[in-house]
Amino acid sequence: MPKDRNPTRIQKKNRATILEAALEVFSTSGFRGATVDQIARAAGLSKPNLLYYFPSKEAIFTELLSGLLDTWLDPLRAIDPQGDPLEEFLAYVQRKLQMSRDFPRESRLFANEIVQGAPRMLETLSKDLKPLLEEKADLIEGWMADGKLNRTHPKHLLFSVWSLTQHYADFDVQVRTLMGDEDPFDAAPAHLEQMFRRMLTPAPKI
Amino acid sequence: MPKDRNPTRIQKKNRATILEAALEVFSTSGFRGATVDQIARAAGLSKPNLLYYFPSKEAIFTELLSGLLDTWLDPLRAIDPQGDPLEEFLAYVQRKLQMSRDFPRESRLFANEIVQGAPRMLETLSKDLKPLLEEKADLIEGWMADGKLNRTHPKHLLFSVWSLTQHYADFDVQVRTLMGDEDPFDAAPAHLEQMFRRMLTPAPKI
DNA sequence: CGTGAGTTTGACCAGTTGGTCAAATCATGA
DNA sequence: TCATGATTTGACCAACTGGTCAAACTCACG
Repeated sequence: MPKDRNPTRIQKKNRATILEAALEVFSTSGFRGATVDQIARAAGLSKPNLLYYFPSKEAIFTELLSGLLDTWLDPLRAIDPQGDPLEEFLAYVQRKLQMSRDFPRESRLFANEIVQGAPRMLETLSKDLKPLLEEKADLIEGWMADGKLNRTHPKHLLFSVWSLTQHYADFDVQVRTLMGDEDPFDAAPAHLEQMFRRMLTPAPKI
Repeated sequence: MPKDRNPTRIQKKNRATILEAALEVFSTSGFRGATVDQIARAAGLSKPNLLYYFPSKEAIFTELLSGLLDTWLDPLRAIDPQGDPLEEFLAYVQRKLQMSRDFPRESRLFANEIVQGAPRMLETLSKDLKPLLEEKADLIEGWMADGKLNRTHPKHLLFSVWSLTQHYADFDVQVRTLMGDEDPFDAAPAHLEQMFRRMLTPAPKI
């Protein structure tokens, strides 16, 4: 068992390789569906060798989750309270959509976990995600109070962004099956832009 | 192995019990995560007894899927080409949202399957869902051409309905964790109504 | 009743899975 | 170079899993 301090070159490389392989396997099979052997094979290591770098399957999984959550929430954190409300929000939507396009495995990893009741993430949800959501919901609430955005339920609004964007990653097979040749990500940005612009433009009711 | 024809009273009862138990277990654990023993226990039967009614775990799963798909698609089928376009569509959104509230396990069953690449559903997707989607997309397209609905990408529009509504079932734990005491389904109907009404009202661009 | 079909079960099996361990091999810096 | 710690592996294990089977039990009906 390698120590956490002073990781060797080999340790750094192999731990990274393992996490990459684990992302691939866990995101398509879920925690229970994935086997240590699959991950080891995907990483090009033997099973005992893999378990030399991580104490257990569970440990790989939780390290993956916590390691990726920060990146995953970056787009939301990046909403600037000083910017123009509507444009800030629309830019957030596009960033989030990009995440679905560029990191679909990460999205499916979380989706798998949460659909199954988030047994290994519940704490993270209330400790990390909840405060962030509330901060941004308050910000949006303020913008609405100032008449800069159309009045809506801020939390439901943010859920809407998540569901609409992550759908393209989580339900990728379905979306692609139904769209045939057309790449879903061709029209998705404009579609979501239109949707949220109409929803949020503070205007005489249409 | 009971014959399909002339099922006895006991057969009818037990097959139904098993499917109910299987829905419970599969929807929270996915196919691979669920064990036959879990399902048997949830159904109050012994494992060999359960396997007397269904030849295999796989058989239970596929029977569940195909049995539920029809119900699942009912709200979409019910869109009436003769009705008022906007109101028809908004009613569809609400029906779909009700499904998420009333049948969250069914939603998660499909979600689990599709997130993991739909290995047992791909054929169903292209054979059953695709034609239905195209029929309804064409209908919506027509309504837009007639100026009854604001112009958008019909397929992406339908994906939006699915993702927004199913999110409340599939990500139930997350949504409830983040909303605390407030029941998500209190504000969701109005939120989605507002969202799609703004999106689809054919009006001078706002 | 009694009898034959329908139902239930304990015991069992082979394959898989997460994880261990001692021994072998490799890398590195004194 | 060589000693020492880091890395790798084949063999192994106990628990679990999907599924089988013969024997026992129960039910409906003549």
